Amino acid sequence: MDYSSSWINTSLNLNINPHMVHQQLPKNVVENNFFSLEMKKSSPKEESSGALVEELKRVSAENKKLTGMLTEMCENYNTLRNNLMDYMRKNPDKESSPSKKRKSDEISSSNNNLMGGEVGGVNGNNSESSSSDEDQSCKKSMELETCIKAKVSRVYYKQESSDSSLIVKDGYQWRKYGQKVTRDNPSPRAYFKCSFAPSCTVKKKVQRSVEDPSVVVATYEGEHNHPHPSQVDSTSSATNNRCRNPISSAVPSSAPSTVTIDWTKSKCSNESSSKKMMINHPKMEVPQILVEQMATSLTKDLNFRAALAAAISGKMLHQN
DNA sequence: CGCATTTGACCCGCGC
DNA sequence: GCGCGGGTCAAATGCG
Repeated sequence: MDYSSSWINTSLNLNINPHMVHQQLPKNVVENNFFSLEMKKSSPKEESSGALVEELKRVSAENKKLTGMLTEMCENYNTLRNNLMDYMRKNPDKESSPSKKRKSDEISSSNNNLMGGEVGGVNGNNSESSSSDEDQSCKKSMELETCIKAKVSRVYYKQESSDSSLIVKDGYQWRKYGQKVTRDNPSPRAYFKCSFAPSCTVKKKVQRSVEDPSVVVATYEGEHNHPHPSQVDSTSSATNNRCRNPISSAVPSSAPSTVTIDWTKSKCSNESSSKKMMINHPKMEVPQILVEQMATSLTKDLNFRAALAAAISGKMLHQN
């Protein structure tokens, strides 16, 4: 996921409480409002079944709306990105000598606005200090770069300690190109490159946490210059993804108010989304017990909750 | 047979 | 200048 794309959350008209089902609840307590669904299912059946179905329909509609908004955000991001590329093409940076491979890589990645710096380093500092004699256009492009650059982010995945693999299924296609044992961590660090698009230079480092071996730390460098594979081929990616639980994520300090929408969250709720599709089916005749199971599955899905909470907080931030 | 992964070698930056 | 350590390359290997 392009983390920066979540900034472009323009107008998410989430109608969290369109019906009168939960009107007794304060309007600002959206999470409680939403999660009261779980409480609902314990109410008398004759009363709650219809409300539950309505509620599920509403939740499904909201989820669809969220999905649409995410897609729109990604499209906006790609449009912005293309604009930036055009701009930078019209104001090309000075060509550097390709004598040293890694240096040229760094420079090109900086120009391409795809790569972040080294882990822990806030890139852009070097360019700022060295760009004092550059012309105005270069400065402008640099500023634009620093505005949208996705730098480095870390995602922590909870993983079975017995699972020794360093494979984190986040929806993207990665090709492993190296593995190293680092000094500060006995567990090996795996290096991955994004293989979905040839031009995508996003890299990922995966290593188990020293403190908690059941936690896998994935460090992403750069920004994908292509849409999420699930948007290109949602059916195949849905079957390919193992469900891992990202327990927290950190975004660069340069983007403190970013709402990180992790695609793994949506991927992990495949099961519940398929159920929602069933509910939305026009010829729906779902047994009561199944409805309740669906409701439970939906509301107990932490990933779904997290994604929804992220969208809501994004909306709130936008309103503020 | 083609593709992905593994793994040892090499490169390069950085600290001393 | 040298050694260390992280990162990358590319041949070998495995797998479907």
